[in-house]
Amino acid sequence: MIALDEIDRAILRAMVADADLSAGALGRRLGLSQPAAWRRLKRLRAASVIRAARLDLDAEKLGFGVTVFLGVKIGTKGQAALGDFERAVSAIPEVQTVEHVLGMYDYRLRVVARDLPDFERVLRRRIMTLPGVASLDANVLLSEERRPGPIG
Amino acid sequence: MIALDEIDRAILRAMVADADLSAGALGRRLGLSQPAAWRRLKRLRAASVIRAARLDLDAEKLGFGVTVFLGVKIGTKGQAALGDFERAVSAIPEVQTVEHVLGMYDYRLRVVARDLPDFERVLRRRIMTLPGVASLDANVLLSEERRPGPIG
DNA sequence: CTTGAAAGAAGACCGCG
DNA sequence: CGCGGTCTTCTTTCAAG
Repeated sequence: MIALDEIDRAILRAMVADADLSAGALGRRLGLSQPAAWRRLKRLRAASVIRAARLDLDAEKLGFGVTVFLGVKIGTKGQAALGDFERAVSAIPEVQTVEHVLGMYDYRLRVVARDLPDFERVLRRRIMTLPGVASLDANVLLSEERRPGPIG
Repeated sequence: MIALDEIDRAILRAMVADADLSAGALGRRLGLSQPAAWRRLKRLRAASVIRAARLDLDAEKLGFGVTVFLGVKIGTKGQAALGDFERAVSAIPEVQTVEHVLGMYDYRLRVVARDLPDFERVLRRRIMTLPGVASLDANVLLSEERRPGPIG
């Protein structure tokens, strides 16, 4: 755990809104010099409060027009079964996120495909052959809004 | 729609692996000059194939140790009901993503909270007061893996 | 592709509480 | 010592030749 003061939180708020902000511009906005702002950023990165900068690609423009969320229940819940499932699911390129979850499902997957026929192929040849899958629920993404989320 | 050649896809693959890659380093890796690589990046951004750079923060280090996925079913499904729900849900800071979805649920929400008591507060005072909610399913996040996803 | 000017990154060093 | 400020150097960006 690291101690974050109000300036750190202001930096995070500004950077979440615009990740390409330079250290100089950031400092100008907060009344800090460029090196001071840069040092704070470096410190936040070192403490991995800032994990990384990720590129947000438009899947549709890449030819992947279909996104489906799958809720997966695993049949035999041994430690080995979970490991087997995770290893196998990590080898499927169409799977964007694997969430290990507690509640109605055991795993939630975000899967992309070019279109519905392509999704059927992924489902039948990839997902349904995964080890230990007892049941599947599907939801097709219509639209999505991502919000900054709380900082402090 | 824009036409992407093999070089564009190589650029995207390299950039999703490391979003902080400079145009110069990118060009060196692919056998392009720095301005050539930079122009390609600019073109991909202008076509919004690359939407933006997003900062990946560690919610736990910010004091938000609990992430819950909610599956929401809306009772009265008129056009107005969906708009009302979306507007109201957008005002809750703890909601990180709102996915409008087709299938077993109508919406899927990603919600963060400091701990379980804090989550109960959000659930009772924010989520359960949303207009039109007929039923809720919850799944608590244990761990998560994000993968690059397919490019071409 | 090459050049070149402006901006940003990132280090060394000093001063303050 | 921790933190911010200035100065300095190297790299990167980005437009123009």
